Amino acid sequence: MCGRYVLTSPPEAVAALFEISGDVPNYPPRYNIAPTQPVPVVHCGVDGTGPLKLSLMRWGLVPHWSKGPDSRFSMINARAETLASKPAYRGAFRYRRCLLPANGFYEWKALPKGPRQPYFIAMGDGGLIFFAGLWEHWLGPDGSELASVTIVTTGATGVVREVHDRMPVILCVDEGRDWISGAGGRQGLAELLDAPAPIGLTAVPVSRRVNDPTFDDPSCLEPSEG
DNA sequence: CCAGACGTTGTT
DNA sequence: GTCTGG
DNA sequence: CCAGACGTTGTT
DNA sequence: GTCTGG
Repeated sequence: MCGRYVLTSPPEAVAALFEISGDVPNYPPRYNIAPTQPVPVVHCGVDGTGPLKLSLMRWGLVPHWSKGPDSRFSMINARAETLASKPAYRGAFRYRRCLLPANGFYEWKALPKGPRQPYFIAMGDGGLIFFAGLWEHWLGPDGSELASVTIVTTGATGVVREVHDRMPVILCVDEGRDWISGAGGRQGLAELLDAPAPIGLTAVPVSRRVNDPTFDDPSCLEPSEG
């Protein structure tokens, strides 16, 4: 699964990769992004058309039919295997696919005994990766608005498998464009959800400081004994 | 038909 | 809104 | 994901 | 144990 991640590349770097021209949100380097927080998302319009944008959205998808924006119905992950059949995701899967830029993510490995050991999983060169996501636009009765997002997960492969059995669907820039546009049709989307994780992912055990979401600094990446 | 859920993960 | 369960 | 709360009333 | 907040 994916319940914490890292984004240290600046917004301008993400915008350049997707040739996004308009305003971009200004966020600092993040070492411990947690659910409920605003996160940068690459997306187009609510109806699936229009130019690409980079916007902040709340991590934890609030369905448009939800009575309130509280976290009771706030999904941080969506299973790739069942996206199309789940009522809560059907509309978003059809019209509101998106990408969450990241430089890596954390998974916790269950040990024979004792607390779970966090691992940092990233490209060896620290480069940007993109999680497949879905987003929603929620309108409150009082006119309040909220854009929210969920990360699509799949079965873990490669080095991640040693740590955990689920992981985010990771796309490169070109795959990401196709995911958002739906260029390949239903079949194309299914293939993207099944795409192998990129070559070059590494998994390193890190400090348990990351456990506390109020620690959001490079110390979260300090290697530890596995 | 209406009522009630609508989600994932890990752990026991 | 849409699906499932009764 | 993990951490931390988990409650009400009346009074200041 | 289970829910909420980050």
